[in-house]
Amino acid sequence: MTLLRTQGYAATTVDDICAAAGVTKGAFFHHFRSKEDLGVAAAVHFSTWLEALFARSGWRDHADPLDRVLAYVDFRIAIFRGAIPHFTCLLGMMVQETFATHPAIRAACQDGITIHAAPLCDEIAATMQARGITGFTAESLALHAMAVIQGAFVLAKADGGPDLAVDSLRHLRRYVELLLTAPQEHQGNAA
Amino acid sequence: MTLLRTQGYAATTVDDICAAAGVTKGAFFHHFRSKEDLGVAAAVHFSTWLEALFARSGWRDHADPLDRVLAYVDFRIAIFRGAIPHFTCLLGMMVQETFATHPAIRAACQDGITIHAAPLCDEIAATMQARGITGFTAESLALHAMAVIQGAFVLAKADGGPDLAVDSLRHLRRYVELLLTAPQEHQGNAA
DNA sequence: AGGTACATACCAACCAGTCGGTATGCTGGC
DNA sequence: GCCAGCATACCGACTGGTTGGTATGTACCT
Repeated sequence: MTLLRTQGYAATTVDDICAAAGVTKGAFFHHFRSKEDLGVAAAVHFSTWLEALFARSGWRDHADPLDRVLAYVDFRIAIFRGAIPHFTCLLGMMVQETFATHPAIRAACQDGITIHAAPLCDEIAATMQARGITGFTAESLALHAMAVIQGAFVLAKADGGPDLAVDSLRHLRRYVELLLTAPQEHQGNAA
Repeated sequence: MTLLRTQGYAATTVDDICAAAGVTKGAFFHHFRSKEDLGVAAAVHFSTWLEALFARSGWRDHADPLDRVLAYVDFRIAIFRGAIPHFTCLLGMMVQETFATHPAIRAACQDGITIHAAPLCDEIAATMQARGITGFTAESLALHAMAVIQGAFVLAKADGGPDLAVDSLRHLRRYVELLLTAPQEHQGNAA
């Protein structure tokens, strides 16, 4: 996972993976039909690892659904620490490389992102219903959060550090707060 | 450029590029010292191409600086048409693959993004000054816009189409409008 | 004459994937 | 308790094709 997040899918060779994992090529191809098969498995594995990480964080342990949404963003911000390959997203990285050439990997990455966004979407929907907020869908806001997060990773990689990315997530936090606490007049057309 | 945006840097071979360009390998290595050199040149070329595209769009042809900022976002939204490799960003894609392994390409991508954000940053600053808005920096908002745009490209690639990406940009538009037309009480701590 | 702009032929390293072989463990018959 | 029969897990040398890059030659312009 670290190897793929550092070099990307295409630049990571099967030999690299075997050396890092301390296994032989025979063992690799015994467990994976092809390199693409490993890509799919890596996406699935990353997805489940991510869910476990967020479950442990306890971002949903708040009475008010709005607090849960904000806690999600806060936890996201808190994660931006250490080396870049350690906090960036394998799904967003791999899907950029493979969307046109490896449909199976693309689909696995899409699934991972969708699954990850689902609970956030639920909390946003709960907040909207509790406060009678309309004008946009909970799903579009949850996916917008995913976009900001993925974009923040790109900025961090371009800049060589997490500072710009964190600033961007703070803007996301402010937007969510504005939207979900705003009086009704703020709503535009649906997004 | 299309080749790199479709397959990525690592998966695109020099032979691929030569075939697409209709030149021989000798000609290629006459003009570029290495493949990495081409990567840098591609980033620079994309950057200048992008500036020309936005200059032509006339997004700055508005009296009010806020209208200019919104026109920028609107033009961004309008661009999401056609095949994915045609509207996505080479800089964001390449920097993800090369940030750890090809410092020269990473730097070229960073430059391109910074240069592109500069005029938007100026217009945001002008809006903030004209309306006395404080509480965040123009630079952080401009870079947040870059993050949303890059993230939108990731979503488009994962989803196989531009719809989610456009929704996300509409959220960005709403945020910019909220921030830059809001009464002063909305400001939090600096981002 | 000499430099620029190519073309052609070529190379060593590397790539994903294969293949014959081995070590180990499980299952059922006796 | 023991062994045959078989499946799973794994090894590592090998292969055919590909890779970025080079060496050498040549057409053309000044």
